[in-house]
Amino acid sequence: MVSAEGLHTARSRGRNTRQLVHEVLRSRIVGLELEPGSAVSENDLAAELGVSRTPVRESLILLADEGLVDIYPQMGTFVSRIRERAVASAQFIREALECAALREAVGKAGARDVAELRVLLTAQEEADRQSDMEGFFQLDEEFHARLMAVSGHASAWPVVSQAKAQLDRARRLSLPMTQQMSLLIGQHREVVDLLEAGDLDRADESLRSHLRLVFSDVEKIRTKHPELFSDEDAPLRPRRDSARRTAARGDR
Amino acid sequence: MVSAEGLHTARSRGRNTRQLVHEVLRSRIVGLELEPGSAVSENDLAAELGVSRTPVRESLILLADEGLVDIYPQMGTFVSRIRERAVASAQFIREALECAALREAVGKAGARDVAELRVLLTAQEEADRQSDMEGFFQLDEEFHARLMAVSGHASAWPVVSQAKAQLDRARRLSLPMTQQMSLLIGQHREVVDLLEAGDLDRADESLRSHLRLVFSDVEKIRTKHPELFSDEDAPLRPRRDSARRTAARGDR
DNA sequence: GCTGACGTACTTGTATGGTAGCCGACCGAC
DNA sequence: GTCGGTCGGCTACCATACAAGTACGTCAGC
Repeated sequence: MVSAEGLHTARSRGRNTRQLVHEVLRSRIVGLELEPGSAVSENDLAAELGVSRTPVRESLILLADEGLVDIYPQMGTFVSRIRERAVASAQFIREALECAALREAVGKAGARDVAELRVLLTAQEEADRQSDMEGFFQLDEEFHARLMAVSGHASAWPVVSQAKAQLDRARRLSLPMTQQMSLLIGQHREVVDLLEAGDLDRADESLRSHLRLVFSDVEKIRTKHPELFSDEDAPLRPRRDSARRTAARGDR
Repeated sequence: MVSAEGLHTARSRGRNTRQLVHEVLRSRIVGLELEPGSAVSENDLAAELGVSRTPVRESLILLADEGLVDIYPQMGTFVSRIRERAVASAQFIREALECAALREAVGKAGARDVAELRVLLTAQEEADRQSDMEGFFQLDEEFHARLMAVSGHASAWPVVSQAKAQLDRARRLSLPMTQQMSLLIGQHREVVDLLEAGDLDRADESLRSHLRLVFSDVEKIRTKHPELFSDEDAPLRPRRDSARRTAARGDR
């Protein structure tokens, strides 16, 4: 969590306000701190973060491009609900790119690459032991990114990362079943083992089923949290929350 | 080509100024009307298009996210030069996604799908006969998009399209060898034939080699137009064109 | 001729003002 | 009670003003 005053103090080297705001908002949305369907007003955010509307607005435009918010002109901007279509699309993109990269990585991977991946695995096990979900999420992200880097296609990772964002919001709800973590780590280890062994087809199949497991979790979540999902492709009338001002606002 | 006054007159239904400007600029960049390396000033564009800096600026931010322009704070914004790394990455993404989609399309494709694809093929042949390069480019885009749609992953097309933009700028220079067009169309036809026949592996291989041919063209172009390329990953000091005000300098 | 300081004209970044348009509550007519 | 018009308040959109910073031409000093 980033406080308002912390925006410009920590790690702002070379990054302008727009990029900082973008990172903060993206983190809040993917971390479900901002729930799907909730309104994100330019004015409110600007006031909260202590900046003007301009960088906030520009950040929201980028987030809209990523499909994380929906902008309705003259109505408002809302954190996008999770859409069946978008999740399926994200899964397809992720699977295609990560598996294609893995197939190229087999044979290219050196001892150093494998060693670095194994370091991440032990770190994940440590996070599991401590039930550190947030840490595991970060290590999971790093593992998959590193895996792609081995193939030499690190620059394609942002595309995967963007697709993954759609999936991660739902995963964030599914992982509390902590037993899952060790299962996922085991699958990670299997992929690394097969990569090291040079078994192309089985490595591919292993990673694919790993990713599909994650995908199937999302579907389970839908029945438990239907309010976070949207059936429509273009959800109209996001319903403005008219009771907001009377209840929440105490200042001014 | 879109004139300044035409911005808001034609087909502006439901699209705001930012989106219109974005489309215009993207078209100009991919169409090489704006050459790689050339400066795109927010002020100049705003004046030319008859709008304020705000929508222009927001468009440029989106284009920077797509990798089509590089923004150097307090220095200027420049149409990005074609980068080896970016082209390779784009090729990888395109190949992985289109081939994965095709593999899923085999078996799903109905007679109607095949028929629609064949309509596009005949249209491409007509464009070839008339040496209508611009028309062929558009039909090529539509063909590949339709091909992905058959698999049910039409919503993943924008990702491919974005990657393709990096390749298309170079292709635009390579295609003048008109003989290539009929070759490409032949490869398109082969893909459709194999898709209809349900031959998964050969269809995949056919599409892959088609995409690789396009990719190899880009490399040839590099030797002919080195000024459009950049060796660096992060090209510093794009050199402001100080003679801009006096006159257009004579080209080589 | 060469070097280095300096001013000017440009750039993008940020802040703020004004506008059109939509929603939802309110209120009168029936 | 139900329907329809109206009006206030909110929204994102666009325009504009100001600030911070860079590049380059100029020119003094050597």
